[in-house]
Amino acid sequence: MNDSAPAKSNAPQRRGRLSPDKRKSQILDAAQALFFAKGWEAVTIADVLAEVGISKGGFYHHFIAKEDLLDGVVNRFTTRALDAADAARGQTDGDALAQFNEFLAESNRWKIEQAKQLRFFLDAMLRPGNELLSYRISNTVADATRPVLRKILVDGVGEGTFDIPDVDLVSETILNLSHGRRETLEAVIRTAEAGDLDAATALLTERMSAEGVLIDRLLGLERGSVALSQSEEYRLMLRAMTQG
Amino acid sequence: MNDSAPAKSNAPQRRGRLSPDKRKSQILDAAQALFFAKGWEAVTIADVLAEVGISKGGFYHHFIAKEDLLDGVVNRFTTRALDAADAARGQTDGDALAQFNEFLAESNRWKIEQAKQLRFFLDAMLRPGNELLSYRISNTVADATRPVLRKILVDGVGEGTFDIPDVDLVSETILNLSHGRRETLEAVIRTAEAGDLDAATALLTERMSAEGVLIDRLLGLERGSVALSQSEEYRLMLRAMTQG
DNA sequence: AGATAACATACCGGCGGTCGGTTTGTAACT
DNA sequence: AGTTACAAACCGACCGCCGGTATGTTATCT
Repeated sequence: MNDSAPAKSNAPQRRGRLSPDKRKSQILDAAQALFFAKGWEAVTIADVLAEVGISKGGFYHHFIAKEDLLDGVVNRFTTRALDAADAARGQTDGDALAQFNEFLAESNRWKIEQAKQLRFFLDAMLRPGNELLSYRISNTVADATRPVLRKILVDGVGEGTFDIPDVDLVSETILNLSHGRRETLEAVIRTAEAGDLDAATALLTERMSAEGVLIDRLLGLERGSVALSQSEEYRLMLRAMTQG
Repeated sequence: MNDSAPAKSNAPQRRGRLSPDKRKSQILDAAQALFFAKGWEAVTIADVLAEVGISKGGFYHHFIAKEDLLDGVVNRFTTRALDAADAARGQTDGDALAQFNEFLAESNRWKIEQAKQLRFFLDAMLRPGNELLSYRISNTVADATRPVLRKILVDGVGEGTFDIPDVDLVSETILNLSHGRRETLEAVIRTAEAGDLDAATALLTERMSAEGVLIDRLLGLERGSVALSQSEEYRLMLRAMTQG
């Protein structure tokens, strides 16, 4: 009956069925790659569908909107940073300064491990039209890091190690340093990719040393207390970033 | 010939013709109001057209894309801040600290004048879905202010008034303080609107005092050198904001 | 008068999102 | 084991609308 309708005809193309977790992360993988390559606004759902080899219905079964993709990508990436921060939180031996320096070292270690991925991220964040992605990532990372940093500062004030006028304002300020760091990193990466690893290392070390001195003041410490001018670490990080 | 086509028929509705400047600012007025009310992404070109009472062709005669509206609104608003900053730059009498304090005072004076408009801006910037607008405004204002601030700091170092490890990093850090200030302002405005002007003033003064102390350290000054805890000024500003 | 700026209107391609239906895994029941 | 029942995974056609364009029309200026 009612075969006047354009024949239901061919069966839908089967492309395999996966568990929700697998599919979701598969979709996020594709979305992440596309966002980094083309920018958030320029990527369409159709692009993602084509990349994954899935249909629109399938996609919207797992995500309720395009925005979900952004959240998904951002959260998945920053969750690892959160874990690293939590790991650092565990080590409570030493005074607050030691803890703080350990915190910074852990942060750097994480960056070295993630160097290649981080490089893509930086590229993506500096790409015009990707301001929203950049904004979200910064905020998410800062939100994840803030409590850890804050606790260290509070401990330090309690010990008498630090002399801080306003703990919240100072943590915020330290976190905000990452904003400007991006510009430096851009130049550093370009230099490193041009082959001049020494110059790149010097540039990055200079920036981080300046941050260190600034933080020294914020925490009421003597100049040089905060260990943020680890040339060798940066060299390793840059080598890892530019290789591959 | 070729009158098989559906008769050109009725003449276009004339709705008045304006000079480009008038129309542009008229369109920007409408766009600004809509952006603040609904958020950048939620506002369509059609919304703006309806508000102004103009056609699509008219709109695209003055703006090449929707993005242009964002830039237009942001630039028009921040230009005034730039002008105020330039005015402050003109007064070169007194040492760098005096100049710096004058710079801050000028900034506050501008805020008082623009208080009502600023209030809408803050509302808009805190509105979810308006991250892009917020991001752009912050950047534009910072870009406009940076050179002025930087010059004062350089002068201060030259005079020996300031002791600054890295002028660029310190200016950046001072500029970055505005990010966190938004959250405070949100709370302050709510308190003020609840009728408790005293509490609101106290809250704002506390934040600004903390910023002042922090800047003292950044500039290598004695605590209290930077005049950022002007309760009376803040009270005036808040009164202006909540009135009307 | 004619050139040009300031519009208007119809239209387009494509996007995010929806919907009704179909397939497939799974587990309970016989 | 075989059958059945149900929900989850998935498909693809479709929709409304949005940003943007093409082309025609009127006002203004020289």
